[in-house]
Amino acid sequence: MDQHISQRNLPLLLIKARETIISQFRPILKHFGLTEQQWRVLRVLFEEGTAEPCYLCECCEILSPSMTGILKRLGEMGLISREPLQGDKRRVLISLTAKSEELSREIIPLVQQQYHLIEQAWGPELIAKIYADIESLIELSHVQVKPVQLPPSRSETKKF
Amino acid sequence: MDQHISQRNLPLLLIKARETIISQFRPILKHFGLTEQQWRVLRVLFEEGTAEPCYLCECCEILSPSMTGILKRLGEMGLISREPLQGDKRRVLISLTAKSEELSREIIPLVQQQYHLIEQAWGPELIAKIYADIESLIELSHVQVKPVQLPPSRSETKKF
DNA sequence: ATTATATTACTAACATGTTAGTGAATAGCG
DNA sequence: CGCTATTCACTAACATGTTAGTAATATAAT
Repeated sequence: MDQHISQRNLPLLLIKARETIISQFRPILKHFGLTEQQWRVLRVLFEEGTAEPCYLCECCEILSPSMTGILKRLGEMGLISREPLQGDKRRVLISLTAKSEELSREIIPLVQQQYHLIEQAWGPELIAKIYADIESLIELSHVQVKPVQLPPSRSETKKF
Repeated sequence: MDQHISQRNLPLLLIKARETIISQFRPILKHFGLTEQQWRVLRVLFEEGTAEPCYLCECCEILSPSMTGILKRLGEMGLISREPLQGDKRRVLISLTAKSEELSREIIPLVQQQYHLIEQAWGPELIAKIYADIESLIELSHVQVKPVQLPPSRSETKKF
């Protein structure tokens, strides 16, 4: 069942781990007609009250061009509102609407319950360990890693 | 720097962890003009020699419709070849070409070296722990989790 | 004040993710 | 043998990821 490939492939392993977890929550989001990314944005807005797009990008690990489309769609769904920020005409403030605030209040407890059900089934220890490890890893990412020496590119090689 | 949002968001945390790791390898793949997903496929083919699309999907955690496009592009780049499987006219066998086999032999050692550099910078212990924990998690995914009880959908509600 | 630089949200172009559904082929069963 | 359910690769439609680049504005340094 589990294809025991590639000696070491941490990024792939992390994708699989994520899929394992997120698949437990997908039915909830689907029930409310939201994508994962849309819910990530709404959740941050619910907690922060208001936020600028670039802040949402950092929090949600979504790149700016993707965020543009996500906010556009959320706007069309009536789930966010935007107001220009006085003092800096480049920037915008995003906030929830009454509709999406109510929606969030409905979804959040369901998500929390699903977390409990996961811990009931798989035990809270492993989940806690993974939390701790991953957070340590993300901390460490501030420490520079030396990049491997790359060979000359083929096009350059051809010149000689 | 690290926006301390959302009490618990394991899927998001796993995305960030993955981004932390993969960003160390992106320069290598970019150097050779490959995307992450293309390289995942090539790597499995290098190790297995030959594989069917559905097997590649499982190994690489890529859905079938995405795989269709990835294989199409890899084919156009001259990096894979396909031959029909006798005995079952639905299925196809994918394999590397001479070009992509040479390419893989060039990339693999660079990836290994980059892993060593990561462990030099961040210490091998945390990486090892994450490996072990994530693998345990993926094992556990065979254990069913009770899905949370969802409320009746709004459209149904409106009928009454 | 003026220039150079940086930042913000955005567009464009392409690759991939996601869900639903299709047609061809096969396997399982009566 | 014939019927049914399943499997496989694929298409379609839309959302998001990814990289490069843009226009407008703001900031810093001259």
